[in-house]
Amino acid sequence: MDGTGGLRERKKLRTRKAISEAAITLFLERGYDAVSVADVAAAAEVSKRTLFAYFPTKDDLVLHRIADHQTEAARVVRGRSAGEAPLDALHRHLRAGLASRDPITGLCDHPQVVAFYRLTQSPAVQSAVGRYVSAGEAALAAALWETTPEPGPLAEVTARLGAGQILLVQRALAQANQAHIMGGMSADGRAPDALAEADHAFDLLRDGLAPYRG
Amino acid sequence: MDGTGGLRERKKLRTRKAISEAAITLFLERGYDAVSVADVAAAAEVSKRTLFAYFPTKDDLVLHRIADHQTEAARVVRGRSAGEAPLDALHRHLRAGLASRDPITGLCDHPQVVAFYRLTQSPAVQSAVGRYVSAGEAALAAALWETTPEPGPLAEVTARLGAGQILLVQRALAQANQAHIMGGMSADGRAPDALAEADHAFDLLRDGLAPYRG
DNA sequence: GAGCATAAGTAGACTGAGTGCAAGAATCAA
DNA sequence: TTGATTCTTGCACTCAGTCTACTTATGCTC
Repeated sequence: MDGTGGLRERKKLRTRKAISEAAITLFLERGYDAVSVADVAAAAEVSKRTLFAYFPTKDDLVLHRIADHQTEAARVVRGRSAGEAPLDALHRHLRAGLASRDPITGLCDHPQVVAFYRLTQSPAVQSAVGRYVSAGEAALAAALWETTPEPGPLAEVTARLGAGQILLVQRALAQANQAHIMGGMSADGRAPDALAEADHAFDLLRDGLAPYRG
Repeated sequence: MDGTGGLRERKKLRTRKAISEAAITLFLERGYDAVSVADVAAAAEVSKRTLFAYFPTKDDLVLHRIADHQTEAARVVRGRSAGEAPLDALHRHLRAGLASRDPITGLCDHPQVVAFYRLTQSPAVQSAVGRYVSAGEAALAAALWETTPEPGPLAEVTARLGAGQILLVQRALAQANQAHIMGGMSADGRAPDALAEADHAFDLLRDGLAPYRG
């Protein structure tokens, strides 16, 4: 059974998809703040109450689309080839994402993706990103923790700090790319700088904030 | 004139203080979520509309109390003695804060402060912290930018990444201290670990994430 | 100190997110 | 078919935050 089980399951899937698509369509059309959840519910032909049974908050109507990426870094660390350092695996993964213009890297200029970038700039959505971030941090911290060679008393702190720093860097790089793309630059035009910044950022993670070290 | 100008000014100050104190009192008494802004307004003997003229959101009733710390890191960097590296100045400042049990470090066990720590754990407040954080990041990034010796094309990215990492670390350390204090540990009991973790964290900032570097 | 511009405060209705409840409709297992 | 379970709905409710129009207090000027 791959989940294509009963009719009930299929209906739920369909309802969820209908709500999600109605939401994105309306948000892209009119802007996040100009659309109420009642509008979304109406467009999806569902009651407001049902909408909230599928998505806990209005923000989630947008954010569930990138929810998969929450644990991506943790998966990369766990799935790295033997002998590869966590930072190298993440660096390689990011370079691959940039090369393939993965939307999550901020380096994708497909109109629909750019419109979605614009959506996520809304303050209301941004503040909800925090929740997703901290869940992702915990996951990556756990993955890093497993890799620790010598579990001294500071290993746990190291894992949590490292996870935070790594995800912070990834977010900052993506943010910068998004800003340039939204400013009208093409992905190909932005790519060289994006790559240079990514490499530089991982140098900083590996070797520390040399410029401020004195 | 140091601001003690007209009657109007003084009244505004008094009103602001009355609202703030009513809010904190009620929040500590019953918990953030169990108190409505209408309750706060009533306790401060002010209309709800007036309350929102002084504090833009409910979160701000809590967060304005730590708003001064927003630009603290930037000030430390700018005010450091000549020849001192930014990271060293921040490290020294943090150690001083820990030694003096500055509440912002999370290493303060005065009952009122602990109660305030507990307040800020509320998800609603936490998500609002994000706004404060990004303002602080921008300020620190600007301060770091000024110190950059050689302004290459990557200097700006470096400043923003560095600012993010530094503040992330400070938040994470404070969070850990708060958690232990709220768990019943005394500040003195926690202090040695807090100091060790702070030193370790700055080592990571200076020299990179050695354990994950391979 | 009278008069007027301006700023502060108020009441109350309104929008929009999110919840609680109780009843109705569909699905599933037997 | 029946009965239990689960999904959905409508409606009323709370609470944050805004809008409007009105009243009151302050400060400035003559």
